[in-house]
Amino acid sequence: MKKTKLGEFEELVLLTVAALQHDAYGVEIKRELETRLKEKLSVGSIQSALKRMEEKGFLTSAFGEATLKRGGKRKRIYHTTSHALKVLEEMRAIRADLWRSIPLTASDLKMI
Amino acid sequence: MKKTKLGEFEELVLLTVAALQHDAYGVEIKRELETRLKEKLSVGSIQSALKRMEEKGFLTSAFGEATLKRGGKRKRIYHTTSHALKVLEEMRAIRADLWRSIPLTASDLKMI
DNA sequence: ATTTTATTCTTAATTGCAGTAGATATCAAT
DNA sequence: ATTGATATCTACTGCAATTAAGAATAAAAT
Repeated sequence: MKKTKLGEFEELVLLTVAALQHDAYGVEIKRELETRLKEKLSVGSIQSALKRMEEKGFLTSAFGEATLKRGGKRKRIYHTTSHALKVLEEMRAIRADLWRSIPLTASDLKMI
Repeated sequence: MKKTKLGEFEELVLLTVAALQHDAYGVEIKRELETRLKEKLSVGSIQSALKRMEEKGFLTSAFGEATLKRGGKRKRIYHTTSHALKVLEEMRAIRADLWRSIPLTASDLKMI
């Protein structure tokens, strides 16, 4: 693999940040990903993935504006770097190529 | 992310096994994946991923027939289980949905 | 028959991602 | 002041990912 490597979970978090755009902060990313994966996630796992990816240059972050909402610490809003989008696209292409080269049988298709 | 328990690298190896069909043994998987990823891999990383995935029920294995080639140990041929194909398809669907929900701008597209 | 070369798998040890548990911070409502 | 809701941060543990060296098998060369 690569030096600038992305883990499986990190990739999902990164894609979610890209999808959420300006609303990409820890707790909201957690909600969105829980909906999509249909399973419970811990906030900590998201936060540590975000932190790792910021250190590796996949994300930048800045504190969000104060909201009219009830309370809580200031939101840390994340944003994908162009490098992140490149890497995501590379991985998508590699997987797409692999899928295209898999000769699926009729019985395989039934199982899926 | 507890349910699937399939790592980033494991998924790539698993897809390669599915693509190679009856030729899916360690060294050949290494060659194929090196070509696709355009980077060098160690044999050990492939072998340990294969072993882990067999223990987890994603793969089965059996020794291959003798060949006309020069020498070497007996090949251990791997085969994906139906469970593996299901999990792979689930992951593909989740990523595809995420990609669909990413609003790419013109400048994003240029960078990719 | 012994050595060399080619091919493949195995094991041991290290690094770093994934996930848990709990602490910390902020503000509204009671 | 206490409770409840919203949010981040940190320290820790398990296991996936990777490296590096070694062991096993067998054809080909000598």
